[in-house]
This record gives sequence, C-alpha cells and structure tokens, in this order.
Amino acid sequence: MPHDVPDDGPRYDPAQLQEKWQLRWDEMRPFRTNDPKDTRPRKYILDMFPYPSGDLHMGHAEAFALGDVVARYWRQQGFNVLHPIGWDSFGLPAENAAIKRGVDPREWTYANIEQQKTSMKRYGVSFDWDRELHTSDPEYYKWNQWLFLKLYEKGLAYRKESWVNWDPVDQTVLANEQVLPDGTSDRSGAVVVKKKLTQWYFKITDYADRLLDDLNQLEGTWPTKVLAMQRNWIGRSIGADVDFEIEGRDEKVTVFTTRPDTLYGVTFMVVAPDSDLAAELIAGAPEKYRQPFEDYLVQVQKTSEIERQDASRPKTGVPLGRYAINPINGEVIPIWSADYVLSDYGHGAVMAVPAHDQRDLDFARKFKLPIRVVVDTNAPVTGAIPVLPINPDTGEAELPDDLPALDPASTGVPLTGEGRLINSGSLDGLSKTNAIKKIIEQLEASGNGRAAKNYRLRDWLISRQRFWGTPIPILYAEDGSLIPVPEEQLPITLPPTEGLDLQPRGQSPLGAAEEWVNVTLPDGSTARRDPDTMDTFVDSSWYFLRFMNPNDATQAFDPREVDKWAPVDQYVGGVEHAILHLLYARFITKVLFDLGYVTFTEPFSALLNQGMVLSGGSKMSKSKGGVNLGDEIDEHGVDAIRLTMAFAGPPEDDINWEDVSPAGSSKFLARAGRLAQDVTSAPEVEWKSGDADLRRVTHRFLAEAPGLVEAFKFNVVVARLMELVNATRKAIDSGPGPADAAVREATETVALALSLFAPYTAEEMWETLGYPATVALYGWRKADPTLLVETSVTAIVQVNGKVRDRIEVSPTIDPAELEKLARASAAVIRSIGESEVVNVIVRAPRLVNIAVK
RNA sequence: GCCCCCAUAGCCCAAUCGGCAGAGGCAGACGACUUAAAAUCGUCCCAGUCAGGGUUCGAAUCCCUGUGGGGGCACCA
Repeated sequence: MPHDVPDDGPRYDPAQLQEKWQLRWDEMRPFRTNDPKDTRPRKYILDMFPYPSGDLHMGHAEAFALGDVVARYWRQQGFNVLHPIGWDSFGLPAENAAIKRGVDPREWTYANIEQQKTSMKRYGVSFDWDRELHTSDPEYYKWNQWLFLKLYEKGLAYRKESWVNWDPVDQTVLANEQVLPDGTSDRSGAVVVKKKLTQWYFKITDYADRLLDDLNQLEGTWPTKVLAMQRNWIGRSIGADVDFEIEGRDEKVTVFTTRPDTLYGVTFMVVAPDSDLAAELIAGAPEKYRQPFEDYLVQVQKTSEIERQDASRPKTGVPLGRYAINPINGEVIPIWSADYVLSDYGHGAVMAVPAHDQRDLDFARKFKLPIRVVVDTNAPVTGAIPVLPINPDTGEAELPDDLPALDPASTGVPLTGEGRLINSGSLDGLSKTNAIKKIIEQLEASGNGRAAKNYRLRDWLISRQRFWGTPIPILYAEDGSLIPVPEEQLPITLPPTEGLDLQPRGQSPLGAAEEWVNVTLPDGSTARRDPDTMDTFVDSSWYFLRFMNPNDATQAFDPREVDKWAPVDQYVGGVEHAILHLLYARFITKVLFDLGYVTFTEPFSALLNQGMVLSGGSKMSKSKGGVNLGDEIDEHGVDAIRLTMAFAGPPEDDINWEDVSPAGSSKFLARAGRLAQDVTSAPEVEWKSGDADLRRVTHRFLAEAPGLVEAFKFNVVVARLMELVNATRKAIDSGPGPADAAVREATETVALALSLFAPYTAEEMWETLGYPATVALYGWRKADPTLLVETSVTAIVQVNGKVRDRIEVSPTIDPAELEKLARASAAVIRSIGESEVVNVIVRAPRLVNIAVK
C-alpha cells in the first residue's frame, strides 16, 4: 500500500529495517558457538524444533519469539549461548501431502524446510545456523537406527503381537484419531475392527518408576501442570498380586488389585475376552460355553475403542464355565469374561468385589451375581472419616439413628470409602490401610500373593506401516530368525519412490520395494528387511544431543561436547508435547545414561510452555482460516509481532489475537526509535553529568529487568520499558533536553532491553546512537546502587487497616520516631476520636497501623 | 467420575513477604501542532479484586464452601 512520503523526517519502516539487518547478520553470523577458545560460561537454550508441514504460523511465531528472549537474555548476561535449530522432517503429513500431489515426500519436505528457513531468518531468531539438522537426512536417521540397535542389545526393543484398529475396506491400520465416534473409519466409512499384528515396542515400562520419581527433580523448573500430566500418564498403582487356583488347571491365575483388603468380598473373577488366558480357559470349558464365548469375542472385536472406553455403556460378558478358588477362604467362584477388563493391564484378569467397586457392581447386578459387603463404611475409623457428627457433651462421634442403609446391591453405589473390615475373618475390625498391610503379610506367608505395582503406562509401539520414516534395522532370515543389521552397515536408507505405491495398505510400502527389501547374506542365504519405519517420536527423543555435532559421521553425538553443554538449561515449546515427546526424551536419556553415553538422567532442566495463539476464541487452523503470520508481518513488521507476543500476557497464557494490538506495538517501537534519533550527545559523554531523576528511572529499570526476564515476566519487562521510554520522551521534550547525558544513557538502555524483543529496531537504534553492530553482543549494564537509594519514602498510616494519612519520611527512620509522627497526624487523631488504641503495628519505613476499639 | 489451573477497570493485563488496588497497553474523551487530515505530543476517564464465610492489626494475595471458565485423565482393577 503506497503512503505519502512524509516531509518531517524518516518514518518507522520495518520492512526496510528487516532487509538491511538480515543481510548484515547473515554476514556477521553473530550467534555461532563453535569457538573452542571461548571461556564464557555456557547455556543451552532450546526451542522445540518445528515440523515442516508448511510455512511458519502464529504458533511458531509465539514460541520462537519467547525462546529467543531467553537466548538473547543469557547472551547479554555474558553467557556463551547455544541456541540451535533443526527440522523434525519425517512423518505422516509429508507423506500424505506427497501422495496427494504424486510427488516424492523428500521434494515436498525439503521445499517446506527452505520456506520455513527463509521465514525464520526474516523473523530474526538468534540461532546458530551452523548446527542446523534435518531428521529425514540419512546422516541423522542413521543414528536412530544405531539407537534402535542399542535398545535391542539391552533387551529394551522387542516384538510382540498386539491388537490394532483395522479398516477392512482400505486394508490399513488406523490411528485411534482416525476412528470416528460411531466406530467407523473416517476414510472408507467401514466399521473398524481389531486385528492382531506383530509390532516393535520399546520397553519404556521398565523405566516407569524412574520416570515417575525423577519428576521430583524437576519440581519448580517445569510447569506443575506438565508434572501432573506426566504423573497421571504413568499412573502407578500400588496393591498386590493374588494367585487363585483354577479347578481343572495346574497353573494358578494371578490378578492385580489395589484393594487386597477386600479379598473376602470376592464373588467372581473376570478375564479379558481378548486375552490368551481367556482362550485357554474356554478351551478347557464344557462345550455349551464355547460358542457363546466365540460370539462374544467377535462382538468385542467389532467394538470401537471409543465406544469401549465409554464407562456408562452397559456391561457385557459371558460365563466361561470355569471356577477359581479364593486362596484366603477356599470359596469357589465362577469365572466370567467381560470387555471391561483390559488384556494389557495387570494380568488381564481381575478379582471382582462388587460391593466395593463400581464396575464389578454394575456387572454383578446385571448378571445377578452375589454381592458381599466386607468393609463397613459407616463405622467410625480413627482419623479417617470425620464426617460423623460429634456429640457436644461427650466429644465422641455419634452414629445417627437414621443412617441410611448402604446396601450396594439395592443402591447400585459401591462402598469405596474408608471403613472397618467385616465378614473378613482375622481382618475384622481393621481399617483399610491396616487390613491391606495384614492381608499382604498373610498372602506372602502362604505363598499365594505379594505386594505389587502396576502402571497405566504401556510400552511404546514404534512400528509404523509407512514410508516416510526411519527404516528399522532388522532382517528376517528364511527360517524366520531375526538378524540385527551390523552397525557398520548403517544407515539403511530409504529407496527411491519410483514405482512404489505409497497408499497405506496396512503394510509398509517398503515391503513392495523388492530390490530394497531382499538382501543376500554373506553365507549366500537370503533375508528380508523389516518393511516398517519408526515412529517419528524416536527422532525427536534425542535430537537435542545431535546439535552438539550435527555433521559427525562417526558417532551420534560427541560425549565430551554433550558434557559441556547438556542437559538443556531451558526448553521452550507447546504444552501439546507435555506427555509423549517429553516422556520419550526423558526415557531415552535414561537409557543413554545407563549405557554410559551421558552423565545426566533428565534432558531438560527447565521447561517453559507457551500458550496458544487463538483467533476468535478458537485455535487457528488452515481449514478455519484465522490469522496468517506472513500477512501480520507484512502489515506490522517482525518486531511488532515479536513484541506483541511478549507483551500479551504471561507466556503460558493463550493469546486471543483480537485482544492484543500489534499496531500498538508498532507505534511503541517507532516511539522508541525516535528517541535514538533525538539524542544529540556523543557516546563518550560522561554519565554522571546527566539528569539525576531520569538516571534513577534508568537504573531502577537496569536493576529490575533481569529478575523479571528470569521469572518469564516478559510482559512486565515490556511495560517497564514503556515507562522508561515515556520518561525519556518527557526528558527530551520538557526536561533537561536531548543533549543531556541521562537521555543518552536511558536511550541506550532502551536499545539494549529492546534487543531481546525487537532485534531490528534495537539494532537500528544502536547504530543511530553511534555504535557498531551488533547490539545483541553488548552486555547488560549493571545498575549503579547509589542511584537506587530512595531519598524519601511515603509511609502509610492506617487506622484499623484503613488508610488515613501518608507521610514522607526518611528510608532509615526509626520505628519509634515513625509511630510518633503517625500519632501526631491530624487525620489520624480525627479518625481515632474517642476510641481506645489497643495495638500499634509499625513496619518502618513503609507502614503504621493503629488498631482501635 | 478423578486430578490440575484460572477469575482484578469496557478489553488485554500489573500489584517481591499478607501492607497505598494500578505499572503498561488497547479502546474512549479532550487539548496542542496543522488551512485540514494523518502522524506526533500531552491531559483525562474507568474497577474495589466472581459470591459467601474464616484466619489476621491488616487479605486481590492464606484457608473453607459455592459459582463460572479452561485443561488433563478416564471400564487401569
């Protein structure tokens, strides 16, 4: 849009600044970190690397703006800051886009990377571009394969059969997200069924305890929300394993329970229909039970995951015609099969205690199974249930006469609270906690059970039947045996896509690449490569280590460099990765620690989750339209967008783009830039000669800003910076004038502070002020303590907590003196009136509170 | 159903330890400059902190209850 050329001096022109300084920075490359003689202390600041699905969007703009504030801040504080960038460039969206366009995923991906890189450079983020990496380069994914082999050697990578969602029309595996709520495929509309496939898993459950317990180390430096989500996800349950003998079977069946205290209340057992155990039990069952079970199993496998997880769905199940024996009392109980029991949690079987568990109760009521109460939750238990009324005379808890009958069989509500054990033999009278302790002792003594833990966390399924990922470095010999590819033969690179049909067919397209998949072994026999590729979360689980030496062809990472820089001092990224990526990276770090490759057990010492940028109250997406980053930058300039991101509010809060004002930011930046143009003194000017009032404002800012940045209160720093700009403007226009040393000092401080948020404007100001580039490498100035001393403070005088007077006093005033002054105040005397003074609180020099009656 | 977070001017947001409710911005009003407008500069306006209770000399801040909003997990035995 053409503007009239102003005749009153240069205007703020962000596009021109961006062009000018981007060229200069590209020449200078000021953020390189590879100087071995650099003696500055080190910091590793990392932004979660982007997925090149298109150009950068508003979400990237926020994340990278905030991460860059942190990186630039520590550089300014005298640190050698490693701030690298790379691309998480394998994955489904690229493959799908390539299929749609009929091109190689490589073409599409690397074109997007080029586009994002150009945008990122314009965005002025202070990256060390020499360390750029792409996970889809063979030079990178070679080391995914190396990592896989390391896990395989340690027994942490294994193959097993598991149930997956299967679209019978498209002949493909579906992600859970692709299954619609009605249980049909979002592509073909066919009813999704379960299919058993053999897949590779990483044994993350071996690390469950450490992943959970080490979260305590991150307390205070990671958002509490993320810590809570990770704990929740790992989901450790403490309880016991109990062994039940089965009539007509040699082997016992073990169940896991968190309520071993209710063992006397067990009235039946339930096994997961899709478990091996169910298959085995039904095989030995009387004939008449078999067909109903088979029918039920078919029905269960047709049930979609979403439907199955609906806890309000009526319970279903069939009896197996088999019986178990309760080890504590010898009771014979029937065994049922029902899909509310999961085959992959615990042992795939539960002891049902309908009186004290909602699911068991629902099932028992539906199928008319006995319900036996073994915990009296009406009974007062010492220190546990304070809900009973206290008799004021005796001070004792009282059972009301009209206490409602709590019979789960009739109410449908199980008794899950605290209580005293009943109908439980030697456990009678014990509290829940004590009963659990005692029953475990008894079970251990008799060899029928033991204390046990279980986790919600499942092993990490890493196989993907897709092309655009890291090939799994495993061969299958003719006899079916498994041969890990020797390390020196890595990388196994992806074949060309010519002649390959990338359409998902439930089997990896790589399986059809005959030349690629068939291998002749040294002994002349043949083998086939595993045609699957790895989950791309494998790529991102260790990429922060590859930045140490991204071009090293001899090792995944140099342990000495890792020792220098890692772990990451500050990780910045979206909360959408609160569980998966962060959990996987933590897991792989612990594995590498155990293998002796790294010396730390947590990869990210501190974590900042920025919020989302919303438009019209909802998340922006391509389909919904919303705000386009390129358009915003064209209209307001990079600096205004970056500043808006920092100023909008606390970084972890979402930003409603309609609530903030990039135009206001732009106006402020122009106002700041004008200060530099107005300064008439030379850089050599003597600070001490400057206006004392303005100097005090400047130095208070110098003292406050670092703490605010470190507390991530970027919005407050910007507000303080606006104050400083306003004070400087005033000093120029109606104070000591543009030649005053304090005006230069203040303006230089503005440029230094602005370099964190608006690098282009800051750089231009710095040059206008007579300094060589780049402002980003100048240090922060220390506040002069003599300028921070207040000459007088306003003391507040309250009567009964209400402000009645203010008095100017010396900051070092004696408390007794301050009280005397306060009591002498006319307003105070009037306020006290006839009342009696009962207490006087003096907090010299700020406050006096006189309590009267 | 379980767990976590939030609520301060019309709007976005500040308020180290419990101590003057307001730093900054947006929007709005007025003024200066201008032939006029834009830009710029300046001045002003605005809530008693979601509701109720408690602790305290004193509560936006701590505790309890409720309401409203957001998020996570969920047939995990």
